[in-house]
Formats: sequence, C-alpha cells, structure tokens
Amino acid sequence: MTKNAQIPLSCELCSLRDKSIFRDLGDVELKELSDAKSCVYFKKGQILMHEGSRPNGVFCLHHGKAKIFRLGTEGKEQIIRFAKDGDLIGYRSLLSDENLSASISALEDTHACYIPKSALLHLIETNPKFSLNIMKLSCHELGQAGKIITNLAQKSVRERLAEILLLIDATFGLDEDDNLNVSLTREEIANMVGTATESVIRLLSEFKDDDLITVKGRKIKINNKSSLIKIGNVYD
Amino acid sequence: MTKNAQIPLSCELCSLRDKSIFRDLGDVELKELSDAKSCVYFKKGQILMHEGSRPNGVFCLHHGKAKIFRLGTEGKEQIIRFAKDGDLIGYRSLLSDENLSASISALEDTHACYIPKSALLHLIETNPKFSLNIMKLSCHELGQAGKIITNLAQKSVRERLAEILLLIDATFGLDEDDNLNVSLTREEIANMVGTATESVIRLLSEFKDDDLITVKGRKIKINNKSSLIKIGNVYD
DNA sequence: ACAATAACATGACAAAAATCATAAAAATTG
DNA sequence: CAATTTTTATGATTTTTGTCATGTTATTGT
Repeated sequence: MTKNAQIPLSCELCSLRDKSIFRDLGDVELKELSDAKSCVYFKKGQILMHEGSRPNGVFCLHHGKAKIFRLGTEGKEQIIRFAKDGDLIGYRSLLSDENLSASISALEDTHACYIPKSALLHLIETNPKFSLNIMKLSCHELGQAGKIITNLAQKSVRERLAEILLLIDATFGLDEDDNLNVSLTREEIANMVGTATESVIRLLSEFKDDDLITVKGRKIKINNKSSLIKIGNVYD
Repeated sequence: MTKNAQIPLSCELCSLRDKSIFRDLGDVELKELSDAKSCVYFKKGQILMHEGSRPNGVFCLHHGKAKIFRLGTEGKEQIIRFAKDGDLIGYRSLLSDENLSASISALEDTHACYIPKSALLHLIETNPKFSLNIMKLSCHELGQAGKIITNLAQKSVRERLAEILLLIDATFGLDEDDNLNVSLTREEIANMVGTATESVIRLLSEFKDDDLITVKGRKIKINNKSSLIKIGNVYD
C-alpha cells in the first residue's frame, strides 16, 4: 500500500463523514482522528488485509470498492460481503481480539484511510455514542449474516443469484448507463452466491434470455427488478 | 413465561457470573442489575422471543438450553446457533435497533433472567469495560457467522454434519454416559446442518456403521472425534 | 498491437442431495 | 395405558448442482 497518495483530505472535511461510523464525533475528536490516520492507496486486486493476520488498525474506504472473503477448505474464496465508500472494515477482529477471520481485497483502485487501533479504541473508550454506533454496526451485520446463512441453507442457486444481483444493486448502485456499478467476474459472483462458476454463467444466460437482465461482458443491467425479487423470494 | 419461578438467586451470588458477559461488573452495578432483572421459566418447546418482534429486554440463560432460528421461505427453520447456561440472547436486535431477526425457543425446561433494555443500556453507557465485552461478543459471533457461511457454501452435507456434531459437543458437552448433552430431533440437526431430515438420518446411520458414533434414540455418543474432525475438515 | 493469460460459454456427464412413499418405532397425551 | 401423533428409518426416484472437457472471447501486460 502506498502512503499519502492523493486524498490529503482531513476527516473534518470528508464528505462521507455524515454517512460513516464517525458521524457523531466532536471537533476535537475529528482533529485527533485526522492526525492519527493515514491515507493509503490500493490498486485493483491488492490485498488490504490478510485472513489469519493481526492488523493493528482498521480501514475506512474513501473511494473504491472491496470484497471481504474467507478461504474454504479447497482454497476457494467465499465472499462474505462487499464494502463501499464510507464503510469501516477490519474492525471485527480488532474488537474481538482474534485473528482476522477474512481477507479484504480491492475490487478496483481504492483510496482508504488507515486508522490505528489506538485511535479507534480511544474513541470507543471516551465517546459512548461512537461506541454505541460500533455496536449497532456489528449487531446489524450479525443480523445480515443470519439472513445469509438461512439463504445458503434453504434457497436454490437460482434464488440466491437473483438475490445477489439485487444486493449488488443495493450496495453499489448504478453507473451512468444504469449498469450495476461494479465489475465482478462470473467467478466472483459465484463466490458470493456459493456455487460453481459455470452455474452462474448458465443462470445469467437464462436471466438474459428471459429479459430480466442485459449482459455485456461484466456490465450487467437489471431490466426487471420485481421479477428478480420474485425469483429470489426477497422479502425485505 | 412464568415470573419468579424458582431461582430466587441474586446476580451477586450467581455461579455463572464469572463466565458471563456480566463478569466485570462492580458491586453497585450488580445490585442494580439484580434489582432490575426478573427470573423466568420456560417449558421445553416454548418460545422465548419471536422473530420480527421488538423485545424490551434480553435473556441470560441460567439453567437450560435454547435454539436461535430463522424461518426460511418455505417456513423451514434454520438454526443459527445454540445458547447454553450463562449465554446472553436477544441483545443483537436491541442494540442494532431492529426487529428480532430470529426466534428463540427452549430446547429443554429452562430458567432464565430477563434483563430490561434500560438496565442493559445503562450498563453500556456507564461501564466501558462492559461495553467492550458486548462488542467483543458481537464481533466474535460475527466471525463465527462468517465461518458458517463459508461452510454452508462450500462443504458437503456429510462434512457439515460431522462438524455440527463436534459443535454440539463443544457447546453442550457430555452427559453422565458420555452422550452429547442435548436432546435434538433429527429434524433439528437437519435444520442446523442445512439439509433434509432424511439426509441426516442416512448420514447418522453411516457414521454409526463406521463406528464413529453410537446412537440410541436421540442420545448420540461420539466414539472417534479425530475421524469426525477429518470428515468435517475442521481446522480450529 | 500482439502475445499470453484469464475469463466466458456450452455440452455431456457424474455426483450429491432432495423428494416422495411407506413402514416401523417412539414419544406424548388424554 | 391405549390411542394418537410425531419421529425415525429406508428404498426408489427425480432434481439440482457440480465437474470435466473443449472452444471461444476478453483482458492484460509488454
């Protein structure tokens, strides 16, 4: 990772702050955070953190996208979740005092802020509201994880793929041509759905034949969201 | 739920305290907690909390066992995790300020303490160490959830069943005859593994034929833990 | 731009797991 | 304790999904 590449932005001026975990910090705290953090840059494909390691801080994504994934028994990636601008990543193992349970890699060139453990813990210890926000975040993710577990256990690959397309839409939104605003290989989609790459390829073709989506390479456009909702049995 | 049935124990005298989330409370805090909580009793099969609802407190299990589960699309239970003596349950939705993402039911007659939301939040706001313990708990569970997700996505039913038997062992331990110390139907095991009841029945018979386990009704004894570890590809 | 590499696509087949059917055994309850 | 319901067991079959093979098309790096 490259230190201090671009974004010389201070946390005080960060446009993402209101939507981030740091939304409730006071001026002094923001200044301290700004002084403690460093700006880092990752090229597409680079690893931000490595499963099993013990990082000494967390990242807050400033501009970019990342995947959080675990390696299964046969060395196959299982993508647990995605991260987008403003998201805090790596906090889980830091707070549970465990090795990292997953790796993080950049889905595209990504600017992030690295926040040392000490700065994060200081905030937690001194700012109850921040502390509560962290709890809210981890507890929310825990609820999401329960939903994913249930889907993996009970839904078909077809249902899960439909749901994942909707999740990608909800997470990253659309680009200027209304395509899903992230470039994922079929293999990465499969690693999120929890299936074989070939199955994703086949099912995407089916969805395309049924005009549910338009596919041009890695650009995917959702034409019929309500049908995908039905196919995926998505109720929320 | 029946109020004040048995266990008139105060938190100060609770033998489970040292292993519970309340391990770091001071004397005054313990007294306040003790005054705020109520003792409740559930018969086997009773629901402690209902998915979708908004409880106004949490439970700490005093003596008993519970399953935490979600209902999937076809109304099938997916067991997310088990709870045993000393475990705190229901805190997730309370802290994330969401509806309950799962139901909780008693696997056997269970004594629990009901702790009002206000008492829990008061502790969080005033005791940073307690607050950190809660974070540690939710973050640890989040890591576990990631592992479960990866297993469901990548392991075979056979592998998952082997792993679940070991998980039950690790969670509930053994009874006086060295059987797994919990009574689960084959269907419940299937709802944990994420498969059909018949598949669990067949695989348990196979494990029995291979002398990995001994089965007498719902009593299951693990004869060969290391083989189960191998079959389940369990590396931790 | 071009070669090398990685990703995509599709068919054929195999394996895993679900479903359906039926019977026997247990557990529960009036 | 007899009756009813639930659970367990097993076989037969279907469905779903994964794997392997092969060719094509995109990407990437020099």
